[in-house]
Order: sequence, then C-alpha cells, then structure tokens
Amino acid sequence: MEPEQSAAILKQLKLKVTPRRQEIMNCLGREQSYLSADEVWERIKPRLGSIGLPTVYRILDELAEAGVITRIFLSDRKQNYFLCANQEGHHHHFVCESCRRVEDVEQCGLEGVSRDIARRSGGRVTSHILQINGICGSCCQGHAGAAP
Amino acid sequence: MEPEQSAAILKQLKLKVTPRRQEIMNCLGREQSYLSADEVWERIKPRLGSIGLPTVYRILDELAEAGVITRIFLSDRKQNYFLCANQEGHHHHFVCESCRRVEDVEQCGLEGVSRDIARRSGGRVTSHILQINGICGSCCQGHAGAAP
DNA sequence: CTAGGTGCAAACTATTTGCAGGCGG
DNA sequence: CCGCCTGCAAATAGTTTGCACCTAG
Repeated sequence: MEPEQSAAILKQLKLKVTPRRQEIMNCLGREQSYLSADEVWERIKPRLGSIGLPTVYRILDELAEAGVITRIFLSDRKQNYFLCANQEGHHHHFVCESCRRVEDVEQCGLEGVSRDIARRSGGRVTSHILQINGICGSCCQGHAGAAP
Repeated sequence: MEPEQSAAILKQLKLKVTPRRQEIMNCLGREQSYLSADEVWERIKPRLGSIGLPTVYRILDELAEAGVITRIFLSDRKQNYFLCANQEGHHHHFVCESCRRVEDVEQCGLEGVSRDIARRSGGRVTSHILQINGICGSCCQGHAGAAP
C-alpha cells in the first residue's frame, strides 16, 4: 500500500494523517495474511523508533470500525486483522488454517438471506459475518505450510 | 430441552451425564437468545446450590467444540452461546441486535463457495462462520425491544 | 474402583483507560 | 494554536490453570 493511498483513506475517514497510522496500514498491506495487535507492534516498532501498544490497539480498532481492515476470527483469544488489497466491492475471505494466508471470496449469497428474513419475519438485516476456513491450494499440495 | 434429550446428547459425546452439564443445557435451552458464561452462571446457581464459574466455562467450551451450542459473535469482549432448538441440519443464525433473539436461517450458499475455492485455487474448505445481524420482526414493528 | 468432573483460589493476558504532553491541519 | 493523537502506567475483566477432592459409570 502506497503512502498516498493510506493518506487518502485516512483523510476520507476524517482522521489525521500521522506516521503511526500510515505505518500500521503499510505493515498490514505488506502481508498476505492477518496479524494480531502485538504482531503489528513488533513489526512497526523498529520503523518508527517507538510506539505504544495502546496506540496500535486504538488504530486497529478505528480502521476495523471503518471497514478498512477486517477482523479475522480464530480460536486464539486475540483479535486478528487483515488489510485486503481489494478495497472495492463486497466480498469475504478464505483463511488458510495452515499458512494463515487470506484469499478473497467474491461469492456471497446474503442478498437472498436478507430478502428471506424480511419476507418471513419482517426483520431487517444490518450486517453479517462470513469467514471461510480451510486449507489453501499450496498447503494442500504438500507444502506443509508454516504451522502456527 | 428435556433431561433425557440432554443426557442422550452428552452420552453421544462420550461425556458423563452430570447435573451441571444437564443444567447448563437446560438453561440455554429455555432461552430464545444467547447468554454469556456469567449469565449462565447466575441462572443456574440457585438451581444447583453451587457451581463454580470455571466449570461453566469448561462445559460451555466442550459443548461449543462439539457443535451442540453455537458461539455468537458480538462486539463485547465476551463469548456468547446459543443452544438451538433445531439440532438437525446445517443452518445459521439471525441475531437481533435489539432484543438478542436468535432465529434460524436455513439458507446457506456455502456449497457453491466451497466448490469455487476447490476449483480456483485447489484449496479445501473445512469450516465456515456465518452470522446474520439485524433487527428482528417484532423489534422492527415498534416494540422497542430490550436494548442491551 | 478409577477416570473423568468440579470447586476454589490464583494466575494470566489481551485489551482498555486516564491523563499529561505532542503534533498535524 | 486548537483539538486530535500518543506514550506510559495502571487498571480491568474475561478466561484459564493447578490441584485436591468428589462422583458417575
């Protein structure tokens, strides 16, 4: 992710463009997989001289609320975040349990579900969580993958 | 949920049929909505005389791992659990953000997604998370609903 | 009887908060 | 220069663990 791109996103969110925010977006943008708050922290510390872990939490939370980054659900007790290169269009993610790689999943049958809920019980859908877990192509093909 | 039913489920999981386990299943079975560990604890304490919170955590975790109860994802920091009356067939849940009611969602377009992932990248889907959030029919119709 | 189940107390750890100072617009 | 941003230290709270005792099968 280019600096101008992260700056543009931050401006659009009416957040100040600060080195910390940009560095966190750059850090996540460099990865093909998700990271936890402390993993992000370890990676950007050397680049920034110093940064507090609470700042990392605050920024990750802001970006996740804004929808710029996605929360990945795992059985560990941590929150994990992924910055998708594809910021356009509604889609979801396929998460490899072996190598932590995240791939896009375009298909999402949720429009039908929303219609069903409205029709059947008069309810209204405001959001949904969809995450596909599995083993990615390269891990299936004998690459053992880096086990967590 | 009847005692024989909970006993049968526990036997099938090769877990001993104990009063604590049955009471937790009964407690969740009585609800139309999800509960957190401490909420379950508060409700079953008077019925059992005494029970430790760690026991509640252990049992909820066992049941969730076994697929008997479903974890509900919320922005609070807690794990929330729901025991679905419908234990048959693959389905998901519609969670009302206003009154916490949970309804079944039969439709799930995931077979197609699995096929796509296998075809495109050679990956394999092992599990998925799908939860629909919104406002249920009765909350939409002016019933303000018990706000959390 | 014996392995699994449970209570209790204590530990753990991810995450949050308060406040003083810093810096982007 | 104003108000958001950040560091630091400390608190918070949900969840887990260790171990001795208990009970279902």
